[in-house]
Amino acid sequence: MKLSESEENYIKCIYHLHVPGQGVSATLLAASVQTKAASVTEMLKRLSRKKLINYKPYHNFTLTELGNKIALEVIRKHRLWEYFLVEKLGFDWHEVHTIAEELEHISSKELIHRLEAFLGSPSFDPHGDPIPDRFGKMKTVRQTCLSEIPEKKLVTVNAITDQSATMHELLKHYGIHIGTKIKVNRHFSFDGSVEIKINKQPLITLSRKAAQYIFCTI
Amino acid sequence: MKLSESEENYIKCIYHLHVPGQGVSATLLAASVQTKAASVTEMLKRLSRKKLINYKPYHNFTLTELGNKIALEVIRKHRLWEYFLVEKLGFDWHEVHTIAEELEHISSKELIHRLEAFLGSPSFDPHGDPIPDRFGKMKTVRQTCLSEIPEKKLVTVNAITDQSATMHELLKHYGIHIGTKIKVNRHFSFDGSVEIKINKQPLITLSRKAAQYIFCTI
DNA sequence: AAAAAAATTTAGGTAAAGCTAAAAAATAAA
DNA sequence: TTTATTTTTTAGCTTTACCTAAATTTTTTT
Repeated sequence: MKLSESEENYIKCIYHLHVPGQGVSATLLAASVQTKAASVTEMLKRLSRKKLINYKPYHNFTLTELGNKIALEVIRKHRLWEYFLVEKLGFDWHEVHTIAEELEHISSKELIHRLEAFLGSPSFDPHGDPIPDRFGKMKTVRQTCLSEIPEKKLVTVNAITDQSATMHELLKHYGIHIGTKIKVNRHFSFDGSVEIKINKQPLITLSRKAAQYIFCTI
Repeated sequence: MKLSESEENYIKCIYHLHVPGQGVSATLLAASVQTKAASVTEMLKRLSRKKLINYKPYHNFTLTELGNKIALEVIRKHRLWEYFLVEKLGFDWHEVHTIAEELEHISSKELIHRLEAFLGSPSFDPHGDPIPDRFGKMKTVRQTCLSEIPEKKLVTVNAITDQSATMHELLKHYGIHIGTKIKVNRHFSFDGSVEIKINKQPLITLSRKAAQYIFCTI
């Protein structure tokens, strides 16, 4: 089935907004695709007609099996392109999202298949999000946010869930990126800050706010 | 100025169809963008309003300076992506055109700038067509088609102007591609066929039809 | 449980990009 | 130079994807 760019975007957003057991509300989706609720309603009817969502007027909705599959295909393309932009073209990871939003709609299956091979079939994108394989399967990594890692543990940064330029600035300053090995020295319960050590560098302290967005594997 | 994919396609086609002194006719353009003459008229009015073409109803039209600049930007993107698809992803050159038709509309300037650098700023795409640089400048190579190369001359294949799968099959069979060095041994005026030699391989004969599409530099 | 608030849908409208059929202008032929 | 043919434009319609404003339904509050 050939979908429009718009349809693909709605599907993708529904996937991201979905809360198990509750589905997705129209208002949330409207904000997410940057449009008005009335426009969402129209699109919902279309997506429903195409059997991509389960929809009953005035109620929350969910993706069908087919809708889910398509969402994963778009997300797969998005993340592979992000990986390409960072690893091959040298973009910073906070710059690539917007460009990947365009590239994710290029339709050729063969292209994405070859791109994946060219990149060495990565399992995670530069933000640490898992890249679905061609069957829609993703690696699930049990990752914990830095403020919840026990003291004295050595961990590896695996994902950073805030993509703002300001967060990027902070991480760059401390030399923290995907793959960085961090030893958690101490937690201060007063303000939730964490004292950490990277390699042989002097100890540094991260605020609770920053630590919350840094996910690691043990 | 942000143009739609459709507008960019029209501009690109006008560029390709343009004949110096005569401009472009609506019927030709309609065939080229795969639409009807009536739809072309509407688009011409829009492009004229945006100062991208010089248009007077019922007459042929031409690109303005600005229109020309935009055409070259689209062509630049198209050819750089084709180069990427062939050189990095390993596509055959006759498969890449359709995919590049989609990729050429990705808008990020930074992306295309980095892509160019990543590819090593190539001057010609896999079909041998010149790639405009970021100022719209293209290398002009005096190239001659194989059936017009004098006997005993050693030349280098520089462009192949037929992109069909059948032509591709033929060239693959003989091991002819961009960059191949060919020595023209003899022309047969009876049927226009050419006897050639590639490296130390045995002599082979190409039909006039094939030779016509193979362009070389001396 | 009725009233108020919030969420969702309907109704009616716009712009882009296409279509067919008919009218008008330009070009070619007699 | 008329007439015929071809080319181009206009008129009127369709679909996608948005919009605002008003009506409806659901949810929350009193």
